Amino acid sequence: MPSMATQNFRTSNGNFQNEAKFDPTRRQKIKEQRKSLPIAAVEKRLVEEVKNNDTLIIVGETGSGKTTQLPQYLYYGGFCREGGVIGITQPRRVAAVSVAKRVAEECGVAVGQKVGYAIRFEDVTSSSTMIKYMTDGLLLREALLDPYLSKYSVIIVDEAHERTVHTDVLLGLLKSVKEKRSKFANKALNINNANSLKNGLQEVAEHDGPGSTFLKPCHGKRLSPLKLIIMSASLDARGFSEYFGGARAVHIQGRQYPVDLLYTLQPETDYVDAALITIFQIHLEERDGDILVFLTGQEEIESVERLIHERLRQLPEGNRKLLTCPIFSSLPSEKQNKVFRLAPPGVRKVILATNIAETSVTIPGIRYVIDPGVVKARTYDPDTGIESLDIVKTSKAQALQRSGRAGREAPGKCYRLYPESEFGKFEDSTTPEIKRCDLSNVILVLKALGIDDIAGFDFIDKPNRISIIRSLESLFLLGALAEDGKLTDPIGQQMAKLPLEPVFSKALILASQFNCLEEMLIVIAMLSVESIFYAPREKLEESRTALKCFSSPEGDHLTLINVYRASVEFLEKSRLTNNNEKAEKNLRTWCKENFINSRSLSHARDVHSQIKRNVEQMGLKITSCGDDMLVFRRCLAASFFLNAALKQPDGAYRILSSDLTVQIHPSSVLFRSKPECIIFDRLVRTNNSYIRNICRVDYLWLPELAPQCYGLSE
DNA sequence: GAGCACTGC
Repeated sequence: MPSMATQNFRTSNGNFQNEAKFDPTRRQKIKEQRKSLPIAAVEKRLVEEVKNNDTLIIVGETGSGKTTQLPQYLYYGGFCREGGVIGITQPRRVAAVSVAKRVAEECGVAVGQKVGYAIRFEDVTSSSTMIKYMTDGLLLREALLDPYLSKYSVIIVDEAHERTVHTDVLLGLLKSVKEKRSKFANKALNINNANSLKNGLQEVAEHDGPGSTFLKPCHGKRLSPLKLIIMSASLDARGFSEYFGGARAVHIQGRQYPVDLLYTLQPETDYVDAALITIFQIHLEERDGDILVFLTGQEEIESVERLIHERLRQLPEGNRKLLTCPIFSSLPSEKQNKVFRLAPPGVRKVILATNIAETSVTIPGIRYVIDPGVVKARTYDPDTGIESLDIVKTSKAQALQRSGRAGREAPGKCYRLYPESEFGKFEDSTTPEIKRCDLSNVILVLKALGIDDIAGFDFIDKPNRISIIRSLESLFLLGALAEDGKLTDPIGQQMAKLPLEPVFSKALILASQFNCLEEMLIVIAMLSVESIFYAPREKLEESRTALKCFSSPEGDHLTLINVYRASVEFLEKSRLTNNNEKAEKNLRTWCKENFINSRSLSHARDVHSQIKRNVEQMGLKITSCGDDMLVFRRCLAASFFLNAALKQPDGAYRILSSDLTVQIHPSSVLFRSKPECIIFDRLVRTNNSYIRNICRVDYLWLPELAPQCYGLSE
């Protein structure tokens, strides 16, 4: 899929003249570093293993160098000789980008040449790219356009142990693609006539019978067998090996400094208090080195921060050199960056983090880790479809990951705030995400790939049956699936093409008929990103006043449109007198003044331009309803009818489709006015069942606009 | 009158 960022890259970096410049000493240093990696000792053997096995499981410990080195070994081992690309998937964008940059440097080329990366909004590859890092979700999207993934000779699925939904779906898909491609290659070998090559593929498809012919023929393309490598950090390679028919598994040693594990003698009743005591014990008794504390959420982090400051005031002057650095995902980036800055000499940093510090960010200088053994996790009840956030025990794998954070630069210590016997009771690893999320999107993608029997699909872990049925039902009600379970044309096909939740995609398609697609593009972009508003506790009143300037009595959707439009207007005005960079900087200041998270807003602008391009390619008409917000609200009702709710006498709301009783979240602009009938975006259970992003609608619209759900039966 | 861990297209 072409993206805006590709163009940016090519225009700014047109002739690849920014080739990495090396001084000889740096080149020498990189060479030595590469040689000293544990994986370097087994380079030849690994290349042989890949040659001899079509599927290989590699268990590589932290610091083994597998992610950066293996693709290079395979490149020099001849796996790109026939023009095939080596693709490496990562669960996270940052990892794909940073690893690609590192490997390009090691190869002495600019990123985008021989070594490149592709993530959503950013494609830094070219026709000469042979080693391509990407997110697993992006490769899934590529499969929709090229079901055989024919440009790849090798695909490496990295961090497979994390078992994200994308990884799991990809594994199932790759297993099937690999089988088809080797069958095709075998057939092709037996056919001397080049003209028959095309037919060879058809035969494979026919031979497999209708149930498994999900791969559409790709005419005229040469297909070679696909080499598949699954890389995992987990101790348990058996699951992957069994799934791939007893595939060979090899182990590569890591390089980590030793980490001392310390357990409490008794279970702690209050882990926050225990963490505080441990922080001060380390601070006063242990040699220098920063402390990383894993906590469950923003509120907990902020309260621990306050408590540390209180206790510090009681210490003698000389012992107060402790600097707190909070980090969690919704914290604005400029505040996040504080954890990466070096503390003044003699000052110890204590980093208070959510599990963002487990994998997503690596903080230098950590020597002590405090792990209370709990995490806030999303759970999903397939019977009700309710998502909730609960504090649960970590898994063994997670505890291991956390303690490893202490031994990256030097020997370290990890304080586990629970007894050793408790560790034995933890689950080995976290439940795969596919077993605890809504499946609508997964089903839509699989259907678009031609896989109709979802329950029969060869998942490494089968999702819950009720969950599948639930999602099939909602896709049917949205008009994406016909009664026979097949994707509808054009609605289902179009929905599958959009990188959005199915309901959002449906809203865009309907909006083009309601003549309010311009407004809907904005709303869907704003609903697709993390919270737009940022209200720090100490400035709660100010932030409320700021929000009032944008708020609409009709609800949160129209409020979001107001914010988006105000920001665009501000940016355009600023561009008249400033260059682009300065204008963007001014916008960030504007965001701060208005208590808007500028990272979320800029993300929303990216989503907006991507989905705008998508709907244009589909030939949908982008028109505006102007000031006629009635049309727009009717369109919302027609799309979000499954999330319609009626006010109850006590001020609570009853969801019509499920009979659940819920509350309007206090952050909604409709929290006070409480209209009779509303639609909402999402329902999350915390202390209460709260609905968020709410819009006022008319009760009578429902049977009119969603008869499939609210029609009167005769 | 309440707080939302983290990813991804």
